[in-house]
Amino acid sequence: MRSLKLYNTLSGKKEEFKPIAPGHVGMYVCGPTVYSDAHLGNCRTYVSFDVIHRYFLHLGYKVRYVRNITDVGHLTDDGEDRMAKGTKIAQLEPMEVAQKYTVGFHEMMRIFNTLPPSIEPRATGHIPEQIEMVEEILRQGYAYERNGSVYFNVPKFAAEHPGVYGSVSGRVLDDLYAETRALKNQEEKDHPADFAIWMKARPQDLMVWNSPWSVGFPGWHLECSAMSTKYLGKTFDIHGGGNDLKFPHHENEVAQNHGACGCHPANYWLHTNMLLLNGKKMSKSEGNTITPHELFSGDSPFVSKGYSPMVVKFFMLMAHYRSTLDITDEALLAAEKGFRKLMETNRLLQNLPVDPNDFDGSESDTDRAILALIENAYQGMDDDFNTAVAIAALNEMGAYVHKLVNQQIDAGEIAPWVLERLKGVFNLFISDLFGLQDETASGDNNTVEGLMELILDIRSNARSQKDWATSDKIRDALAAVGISVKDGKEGVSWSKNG
RNA sequence: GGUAUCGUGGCCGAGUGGUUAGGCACAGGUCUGCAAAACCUGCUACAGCGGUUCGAAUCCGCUCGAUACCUCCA
Repeated sequence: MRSLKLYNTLSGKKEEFKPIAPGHVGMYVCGPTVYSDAHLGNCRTYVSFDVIHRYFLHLGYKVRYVRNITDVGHLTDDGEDRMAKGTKIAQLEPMEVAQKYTVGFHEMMRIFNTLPPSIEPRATGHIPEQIEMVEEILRQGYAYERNGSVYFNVPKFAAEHPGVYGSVSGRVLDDLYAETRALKNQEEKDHPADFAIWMKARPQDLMVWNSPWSVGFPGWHLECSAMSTKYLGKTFDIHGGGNDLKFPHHENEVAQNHGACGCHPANYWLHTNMLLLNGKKMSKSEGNTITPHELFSGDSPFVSKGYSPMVVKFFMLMAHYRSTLDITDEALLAAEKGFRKLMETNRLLQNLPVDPNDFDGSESDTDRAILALIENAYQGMDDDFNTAVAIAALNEMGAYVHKLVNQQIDAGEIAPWVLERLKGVFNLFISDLFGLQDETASGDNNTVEGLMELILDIRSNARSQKDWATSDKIRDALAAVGISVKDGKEGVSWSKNG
């Protein structure tokens, strides 16, 4: 098994990955809150962890990938028309909202061609586990009850576990203590840094459960602690999520796990960076936002045209997951061209015949160069899942593919096994690791292939008679429907432009 | 205000104490009936100022700038 390095937020360094159980990976990623449409930032995070998931699978690990659905605690009754409608059926059920956006989220994950997680637990399906955890934290003495709500006692916990609180976010406790911002619902808490692990419901709260303390709902951070423990154990390998969850979510999660079982929940914490739009974080209130669908359709002032999901995904993979990534029209345009070219290269490569008789039997510079590039691609992935480096290596391999196709390199110069390996590696990275799909491939291949063969045959006859008028007419007409014809040395080829 | 991360060429974006990232764009060339595609060559870098070092874009300090977080946002 290859040695893999990943950047651990806890240490602030790249560390070699050592699984708790040999051959197994337990990974928990904070999933979306399903009270509105998935936005692009979510997509980037889950695309990043999908590649991580896929790379572990490729390395031969058995992976249990848990990604939750947060479907509790966000919907309140605004007291207006919903109440006025009176009947139960006319009111919007919280679960109805959660269901709608859960379906939408799954659809988006499908569009981006990500593999489903092994387990996708819902917060509402794990209320008993969360209540048990609150009880355990109370029993350990790290929480207190106030008027039906239960709060985690941060100062006490921090004093008894030096170096734990703040280990994820890098936050200094003194700064938290000095926090002066006016916050709502502070009066019940002993300390501003304390946070709720059980909230007593207010009249307008719609999703509520019975508990030993009150009718209420669990604190936001608790679900992840409870569900990761349930499905991955008290300590597991990897915990992931967006950068913006470091504090307070992950910090408090760690505190809860410690508070309940005295141990750190995960050995490695991975955080993906933010997606920016024209240099700024996307924000609905400031109008600086674009939805995935707007991006796909081009129906947005921020883009000149639509970009397909695979182009968007490729664009994401061109950057490292820990870097901020700025969406601009120009950058997307560049990604689109690069993506199309890589897909075309792969198509040419997979159609290249491997003929052992061509081989001159000696290892050539070409062989060595290709093998080195393959190693570069792997090393990129081994180095904290650096997809940008891997894509760069693929692009360089692509130059050799074209040279072979153009016969600028003699077929005898490349060993059959190297060519086979190149084919395999291209497919592996593009399909299996990155989950990129060639969108120009028609689902109705037989018909289209047959028609194209006929048309190009007629054109080729015309060309052999130097009937350029007919030849160009065919080429122009095909171009008009988005098919480009390329006259190469090895005959004619064609491709569809997205 | 506090904390963290970052500042790479026309654009996007890797990386790193001494060796080509890559993509897009641009210019020239090869190929082609003409194109397109492809291939070759070229092109503009490491925010600023100091310091460490034989050597720094890479380490350290300061300045400036950007982004994010600071109680339910991936």
